[in-house]
Amino acid sequence: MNVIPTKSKEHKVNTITEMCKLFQVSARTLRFYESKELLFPIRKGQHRLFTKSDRGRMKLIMQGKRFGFSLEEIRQLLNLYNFGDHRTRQIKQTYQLGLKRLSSMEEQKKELGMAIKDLKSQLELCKDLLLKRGADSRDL
Amino acid sequence: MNVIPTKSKEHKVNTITEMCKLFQVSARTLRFYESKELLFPIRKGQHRLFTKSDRGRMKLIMQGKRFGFSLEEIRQLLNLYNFGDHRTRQIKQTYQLGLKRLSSMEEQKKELGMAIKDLKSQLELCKDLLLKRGADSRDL
DNA sequence: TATTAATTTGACGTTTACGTCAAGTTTAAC
DNA sequence: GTTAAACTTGACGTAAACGTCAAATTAATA
Repeated sequence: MNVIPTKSKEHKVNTITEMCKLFQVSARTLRFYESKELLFPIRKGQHRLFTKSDRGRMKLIMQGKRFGFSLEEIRQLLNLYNFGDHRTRQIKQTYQLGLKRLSSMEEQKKELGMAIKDLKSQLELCKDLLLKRGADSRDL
Repeated sequence: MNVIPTKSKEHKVNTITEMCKLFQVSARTLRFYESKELLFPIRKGQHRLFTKSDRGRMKLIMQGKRFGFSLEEIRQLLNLYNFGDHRTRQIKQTYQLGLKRLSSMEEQKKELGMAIKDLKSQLELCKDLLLKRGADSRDL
């Protein structure tokens, strides 16, 4: 048995095609993200190897995109998850940015809640009209 | 006094610059949205006049954009708010699309909640580090 | 009525976020 | 050792969502 807990999952690296399958994106996308400094795969010769850090970053990237943030906005926040190796001043800035992002996301969630309510009531109106027009309720 | 309640707000029309101020967008944007059939301003001669319907649509457009939907996705849903003048078959389709959109928005809200939780805890870690490094807690 | 301000229609430019080849290199399999 | 599969770096293309500029028209105001 190993004295040092290896945590194979932690240290596992993925080839680019593995990453593609993992996150349902193209290789072009991953290379593009690297060129934009959102990912930092290590190199084995010429080839890329994606580490746990890259996997974590990709998760956040996908999440950010889902919520409508631009890649540049996402990039700035990613440092929040690797702050160990930065200077204090840098971390402070990232922290401040994180706070802003947090409140923006909380605001967005509130707005989303209201939009959902609106949409629901609108759908009700729509349904009523359809039923009045003789639609079969099983269709709706 | 008017026998027919005029509801001046309802029937008020806006020039393009008024709309720009109202929604903080450029005239180009409004014309672009018209060309994409998201807005249908009436014409007084050559000039555009935006009605209550356009104001309502713009509100939904801005909302949709905030949540990361494309203009085309938004356009399809906008019919949900003017369904009176469409054929039953059309309305049914829009209704179905609305249901899908609703569940997608609810899903997004859930994810947003989780992302907020993650971000919060990450910010805590970051804050701890900053304090350990001797940052003044009043800065954070 | 003259002129100024607001608006119009093109037409081309720009940014973001990738897609799509082409041509060369590396690694794995036989 | 060679061949096929995977991967690489350019370079150019594209769709969405506007921005920008020019030239013409229309409306408002003095």
